[in-house]
Amino acid sequence: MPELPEVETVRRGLEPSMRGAVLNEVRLYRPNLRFDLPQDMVTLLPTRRIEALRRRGKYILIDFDNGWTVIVHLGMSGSFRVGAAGALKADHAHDHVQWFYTAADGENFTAIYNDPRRFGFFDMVRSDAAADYSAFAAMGPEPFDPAFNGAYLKARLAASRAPIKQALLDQSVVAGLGNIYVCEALYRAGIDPRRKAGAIAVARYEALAVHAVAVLNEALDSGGSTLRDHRAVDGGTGYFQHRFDVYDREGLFCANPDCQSGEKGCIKRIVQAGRSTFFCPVRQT
DNA sequence: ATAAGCCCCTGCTGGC
DNA sequence: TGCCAGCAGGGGCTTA
Repeated sequence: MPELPEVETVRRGLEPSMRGAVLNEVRLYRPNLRFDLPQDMVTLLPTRRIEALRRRGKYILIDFDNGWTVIVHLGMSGSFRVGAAGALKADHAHDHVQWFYTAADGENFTAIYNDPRRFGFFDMVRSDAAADYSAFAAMGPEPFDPAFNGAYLKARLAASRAPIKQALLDQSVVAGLGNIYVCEALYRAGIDPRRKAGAIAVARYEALAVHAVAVLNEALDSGGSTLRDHRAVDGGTGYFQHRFDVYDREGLFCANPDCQSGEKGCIKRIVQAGRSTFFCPVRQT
């Protein structure tokens, strides 16, 4: 599923019951997802208190009071369900990991991780070494960080001959963007996704940074985008998929006033680096 | 160093 | 109706 808005929606869903909670039990229903599940979750986490839930890029970090941090990546199809410990059961297909915990107010909860494609994973690191975790060591700035701006993008991509679409999917350039929001941000900024990253002017990068932040914020306000698998922890869907300008809209008309006539819609689908790109060749140059 | 291709896995959709 | 190719919010690994 999950790009920054979807991952942050999940993090925000977990936080109210988990923050300050004491973990009672961890159950693993299979040995591995994309990678082996850390068996240490079963032995090292029960009786420990959850101090914080953080997000970095598309990763969720859960900090425990004994100096361990659980790192979760949702892959393409990962989701959590949270509910009362007595009522919510791990009985769906693809329920792989279950936590039982007592919230700060004394109520007993369970959280179940479900992932049909099993591209997600769990890992455990010492909290004080989390920044050195392989996925984070070279990760680019968060989009909401002031360090993410046009000057940064221009400098970071000055030597890149890759198309801007592909460059923005690189998590070492900027954290948290994925296929949907890159397409949407490039549309809003009016930049052709095929354009070489190193040849784009700083002013256009300024616009791109502003529009990327805006589209992410709007998606966040909508609970993310649900195409198939993305769910909030209460099972609710996101709504931003109804507000896509170009993503998954091949053959339709974009909002550009100059694009409202003709036999066929202006929005094209092409493949870049094996992934679909949706864009309007009229609006995006 | 950078970039492209392949792969992991299940489920759904569209075309025949 | 049924079958199957193609495609899906990601990213790590290998190869050029």
